[in-house]
Order: sequence, then structure tokens, then C-alpha cells
Amino acid sequence: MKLTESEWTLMKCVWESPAASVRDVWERVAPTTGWRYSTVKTMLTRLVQKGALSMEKRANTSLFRPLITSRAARRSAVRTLLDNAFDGTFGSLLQHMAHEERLSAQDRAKLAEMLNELDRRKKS
Amino acid sequence: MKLTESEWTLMKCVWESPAASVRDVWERVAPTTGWRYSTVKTMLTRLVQKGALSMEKRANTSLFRPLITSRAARRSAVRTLLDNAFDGTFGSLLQHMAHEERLSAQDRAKLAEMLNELDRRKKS
DNA sequence: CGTCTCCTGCTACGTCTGTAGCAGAAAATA
DNA sequence: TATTTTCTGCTACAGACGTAGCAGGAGACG
Repeated sequence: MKLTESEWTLMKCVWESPAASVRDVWERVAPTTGWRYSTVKTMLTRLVQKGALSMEKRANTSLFRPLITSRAARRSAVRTLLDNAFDGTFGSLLQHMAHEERLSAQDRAKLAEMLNELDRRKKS
Repeated sequence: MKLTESEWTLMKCVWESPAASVRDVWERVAPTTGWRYSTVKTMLTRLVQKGALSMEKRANTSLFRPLITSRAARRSAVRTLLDNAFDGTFGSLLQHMAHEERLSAQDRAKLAEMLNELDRRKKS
């Protein structure tokens, strides 16, 4: 299940409060996104079509519930990143992170250690 | 600089052999993607418009060169993943990886150690 | 019961992406 | 030089995505 940036925003809401109405979600995302009610509505509907959410009518209001877990979605996102931007392996992502300046020297050392271990295992 | 899946495929080619012609790239990606020559051409042109590649005419043939490094592109991709699927921090990505079944027990232990360290630093 | 709200279903439309074809210029080749 | 090959520039078009409006039905409230 691949999600777009906007879809992640909505899914996060629904994961936090399962059985959310359009209004629930809208009230939470509008302040930061500026999206209109109908925009949120459309996107939620598309997420239903996509199989990421279920929609159930309660009286005249639809309630949305997640059909996929955030873990599964995350796993898929990491997988995609690995395939697109790296060589498909965790190792190369770790490699990259080890070179990120944003990490402290200690973090880098830890990552380097992990990488060595992966290397050893791969070679044997 | 955000790249789509197809764009990553092409960029990888150009990074490996800077100053590539459409044909060079096409010959390398066609076997796995099945894309036509003109498809590759169009996408390379779009990457130029996007600022990811430069295009220089040599005789009647255009040569493409990367304007962004693969490291920068990767950094950006990781950043995007972090922002979309996690809470924007490396820590939560590491957290996720620590729970991935695909990692060995040793890997998990290492990651857990890293996470503890990050926690400690954050709290102090 | 009439009116005001709110919700849904449907429609719209510009942009980006994937995927490509075609015509004409330039180069290679016979 | 005549012909074949190869490039480029331009155009196309369907599907996904971002963003939203509108009309009409269902509840809420006076």
C-alpha cells in the first residue's frame, strides 16, 4: 500500500482516533494544511477506494476506520525507499545514515559497528 | 529535490556514467523496464526541467549530467520518509527498524542500544 | 412544521506522471 | 550524392493527485 504525502497526513489522523468522521479529521488537519472540508472528504473517499480505510454509515454520517496498520504502511514506505534510493538493502540505508552529518559521532560509531557486523555476516 | 520511482531509475544510470546520452541510458534501462526510447527521452528532458540534470549538445546529440548528487537525493528521500511516515526524527525510524522481523536478533540489539543512547541524550 | 445545518454523492479541473508517436534535421553510410 | 539511421523538438493522452464546489437529503432546533 503506497500512500502519498497528503494521504499520510490523513491516515495518521485516522490511526490516532479510529472511527473518525470527515469532520473529525478535517478539524484536525485544517489548521496545518488549510484544506477545505470537501478536500478532506474527497481524499478520505479515495483512501477507501484504495483499500486503506473502511467506511461505515452511522445515521447520516460516515465513519472511517483504518484497514491497514501504520506499521504495515511504514514497512512498505521503508521498502520503497530502499528500492528506489538505495540498493534495496537495509545495509545501504544504514551506510547512508552513518554519513549523515546530523548524527553525532557516537551515533556514527554505533552505526559503523552495525555495518561491520552486517558485512561480516554477509561475507560468511 | 523529490524524485519519482521512474526518475530514480534514470538518475541512477546517469550517476553511474555521467555525460550519458539518451541512448546510453535507454540501453541500460530498457531490458528491465521495457521503456521505449522516446519514453526515456521524455523523462530525461523532464529531469532537466526539474533541475536534476544538465543537458549539453555535443554535435547533434545531447549529453546529460547530474546536477544533484546521489547523496543529496538520498538525504532528501530519507527526510521525506521521516516526515511522512514517522514523526520526523531518525529515532522513530530506528525504532521501527528495531521491530522489523527481517533484522537479526543481533541487529535488533544494536539498534536498541542506539535508541537508548538517543533517548538519554534527548532527555539530558 | 419550517428553517437552518450538516453530511453525502457527484462533478470539475489543472497539474504531474507514465508512456509514447511523429516530423524534420543531422549524421553516417553506400 | 542518395539513402538509411539516429537525434531532437513537439505533441498527445490517460490516469493519479491536489483541491474544491454544488445540489439535494437527513437531523436539529425553534
